[in-house]
Amino acid sequence: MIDKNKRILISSALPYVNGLPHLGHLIGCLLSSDVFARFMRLRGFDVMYVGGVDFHGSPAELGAIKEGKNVEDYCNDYAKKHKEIYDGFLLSFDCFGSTHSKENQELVYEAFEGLEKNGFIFEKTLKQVFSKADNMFLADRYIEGTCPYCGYEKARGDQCENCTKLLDPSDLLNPVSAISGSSDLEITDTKHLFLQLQDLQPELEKWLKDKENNSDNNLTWDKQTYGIAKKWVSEGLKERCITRDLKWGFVVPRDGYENKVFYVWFDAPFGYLSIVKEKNPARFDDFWKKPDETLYFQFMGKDNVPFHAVFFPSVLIGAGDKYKKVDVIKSFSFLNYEGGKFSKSAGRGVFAEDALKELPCDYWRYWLLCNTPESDDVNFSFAKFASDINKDLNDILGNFILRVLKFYNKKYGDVISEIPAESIKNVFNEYNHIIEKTSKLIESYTNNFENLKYRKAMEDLRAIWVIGNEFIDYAAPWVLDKTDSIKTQAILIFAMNLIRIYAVLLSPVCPTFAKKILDIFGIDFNPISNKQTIKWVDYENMIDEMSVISFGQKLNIPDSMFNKISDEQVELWKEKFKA
RNA sequence: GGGAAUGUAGCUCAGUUGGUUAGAGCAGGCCGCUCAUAACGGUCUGGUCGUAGGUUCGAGUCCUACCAUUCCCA
Repeated sequence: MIDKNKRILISSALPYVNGLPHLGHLIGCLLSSDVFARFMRLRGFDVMYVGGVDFHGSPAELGAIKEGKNVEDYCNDYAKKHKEIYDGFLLSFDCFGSTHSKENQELVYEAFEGLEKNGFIFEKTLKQVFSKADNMFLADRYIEGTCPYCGYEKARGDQCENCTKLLDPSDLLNPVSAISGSSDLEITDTKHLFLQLQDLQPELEKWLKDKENNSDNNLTWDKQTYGIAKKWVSEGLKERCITRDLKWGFVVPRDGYENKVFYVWFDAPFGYLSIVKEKNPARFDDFWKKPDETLYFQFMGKDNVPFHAVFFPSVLIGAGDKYKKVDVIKSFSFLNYEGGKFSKSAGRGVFAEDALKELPCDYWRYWLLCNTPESDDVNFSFAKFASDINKDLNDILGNFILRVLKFYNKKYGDVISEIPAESIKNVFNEYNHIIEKTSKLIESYTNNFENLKYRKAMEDLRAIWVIGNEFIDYAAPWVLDKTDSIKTQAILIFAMNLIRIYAVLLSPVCPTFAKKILDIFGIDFNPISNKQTIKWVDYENMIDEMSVISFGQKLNIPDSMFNKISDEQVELWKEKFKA
């Protein structure tokens, strides 16, 4: 169990500014982190959930040129789109920003100075291709030409896509700029700064050691994440370039580097710190400067692990080790789309903005959480999506809620009538096993959630819902009603208390669905606010938890809970999103 | 080419430190129920655990090689 006194810092990997997310990105860092943040808030933790957008790097600069825009405007426009999508998916960031801020620049400069002072920075001259027509140095992959091995004419300067051979730009025959098509290229010497990662390796290894098998099991990294980190270390860290010949970014504060900026991998992770510093400066020190009082969880796709597990911690250590380093990295595999990959350019796949046009976000949130790619890549298919939504949400949960409430309403009206307290107590005794079973599963659900085992947690949740149907089938109020109306009511009140608990348990995953259920009982819950009006279920005190809904309670019974997805709809979607 | 991860029922996945007849959900068969969006509950069927070797009294679980998929690096 996580120490109740710790503050909880959570960050979701910062997506690249001109890459709008698809369903895989959503589950791979955004949703998974949001759900965890919501869960921890409900349990009473002091949570700081950070998100944002990564502005720097050459794709943004080139994208802006292509659209004839100023780079900063271009980034801000995209950032706005990101934010709209995240709001649409109800991501509950406490702080949201970008890597392009004065706060971030300060932190990056401070780290750079620290690294330099501690002797981890050195200069090296490289040969790089300069394009006069574009007036910029070109990254290897922005140079195209004929592959000297296979003759493919569109080979890139780093690799030939046709024969997969690795290339150096100077290998290419007839090289041209991929940006302007200009062949007026020249190879020039250019100086760059490098980080001596190898010198930081001993300290990094010391830090990494307890991540494989922490005495506190909650803090042990999963196999894949630790494996990736270990692989880098066991191969031996190498020097890594931290500067680039670009205009867009933080200018390197050093004589002779006026035309160079820091490499995006170097400045982007400082965004996690700077976004808090910018948006909520009063809490910056609490979360970032008191490592023993805070637990820090990072969420990301598996491709992002080396930066978070190896490079960034090394940078922090080398710069003087002044800030909180990550405790748990939760990394995710990828979501595939109907057997292939998501592809924006080919229009294949459901992108976040499209998803929201088709269904409210909680349907997507639910499915993605149930099918989180935790150990291996996972395939999204509309057929599976529809089947999971229909079975779990409609048939198991939604149906349970409606059969209880509609039956009560039909027989006894829409306000819970008072019955002898004795009858309630009797039902508690008779169905104590239902309470105990539910309590055990909630404990398991809570632990799995805390350990970030999402698939297992969702299995628990589903199993908890099944108990409700099991109970009502066995108790059969529609039969009992003919002989014992008082007991029937007691049973239905018991079931309504289960429903309330189900809503609380569902709320981190599907906030609007939880609200819809809690609205039945007039319980105040705001899916958007980070201020909690409800609490997590105390599974050790089930009698109280099962006594919340009681006499005099007005019931606002909806006609339906969730919508089913028809086979026809599945076919339409497959067509529309090129499955 | 090197490394990391994954490969378990038709589908989606669990399988803790190696130990009795390999688990769950979905799909399919059957029984029960009729309060509920024909929704629920129970039950059954279904796997030579990627392939080939090896260690062991005993391996899905450890070792070796190979194959396939994914990611990272070169």
